[in-house]
Amino acid sequence: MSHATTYTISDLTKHFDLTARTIRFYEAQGLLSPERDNNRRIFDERDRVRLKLILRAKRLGFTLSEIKTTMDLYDNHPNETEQLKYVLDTIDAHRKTLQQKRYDIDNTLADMDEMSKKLRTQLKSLENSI
Amino acid sequence: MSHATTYTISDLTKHFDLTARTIRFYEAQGLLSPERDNNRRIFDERDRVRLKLILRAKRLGFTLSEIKTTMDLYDNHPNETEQLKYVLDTIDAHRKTLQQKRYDIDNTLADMDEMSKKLRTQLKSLENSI
DNA sequence: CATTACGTTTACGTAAGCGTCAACATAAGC
DNA sequence: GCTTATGTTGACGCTTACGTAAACGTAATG
Repeated sequence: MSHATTYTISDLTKHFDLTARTIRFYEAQGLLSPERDNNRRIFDERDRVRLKLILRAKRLGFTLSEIKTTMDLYDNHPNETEQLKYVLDTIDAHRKTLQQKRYDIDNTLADMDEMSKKLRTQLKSLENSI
Repeated sequence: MSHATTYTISDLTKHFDLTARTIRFYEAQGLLSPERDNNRRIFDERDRVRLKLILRAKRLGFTLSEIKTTMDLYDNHPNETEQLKYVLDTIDAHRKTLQQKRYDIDNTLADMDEMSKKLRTQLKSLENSI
């Protein structure tokens, strides 16, 4: 009954539009740990989800080693009070980083809107003066 | 009447908390172009604003060369229809990138909230079982 | 059975973004 | 006039995240 969907390396390269080199590199960095079928990598659903999270975190500007640290933290949520508090603090720090980024994005979008407006006005007056 | 505020390189390093090496590197990449007072760099308000924008864009994950391209584009807003349209398209592409990032941030924050909740629940049950 | 297709490891190369000397010039303060 | 602070231009070093090529194994396909 173990309805286990698996993926080859090329399945994943197609699905996420990246190269096999990249996936192997992520494994070498300890971010993925696929099974082997006689030397060939076999990825499962968990690997796919991790890869998705890796790519999202990368888009947000985190380095691979930061991503690894965070994932290890999330994976090994331990049962000791001190450790739990540490994880919660780490999450909170990340949250603040992300909120700063959202703030930066909003400001940049506002700048771009202003620029757009100006340019569109210019464009109109150019088109009217034909 | 030219009430021109100027800054030395160390003024800026203090204000933005970066090293002089970094500022010189940005100049070498064409991102800044301060005046000289007998070989010494003199920055004005425009330089300061540009530096602020550079740092913001960097926090958002843009490379220096992308930042340069964008700034050059914004600086030289030309008076020809085709060029104006090109700039508007570029801005629109950037806008989409930023919106994707905001989407990523929101998803990550949601994941972190979920994780936080779980951990806080665990923490409580640990503290109650003392 | 020869040819693709897909996979593997090893290893060197590269661009970005500075850090870190070195070796020197200039300016200000005592 | 000497010291201290601040500035300058090289030039080499380092890390991250892969690209790229070599040299090879295995599997499927006509």
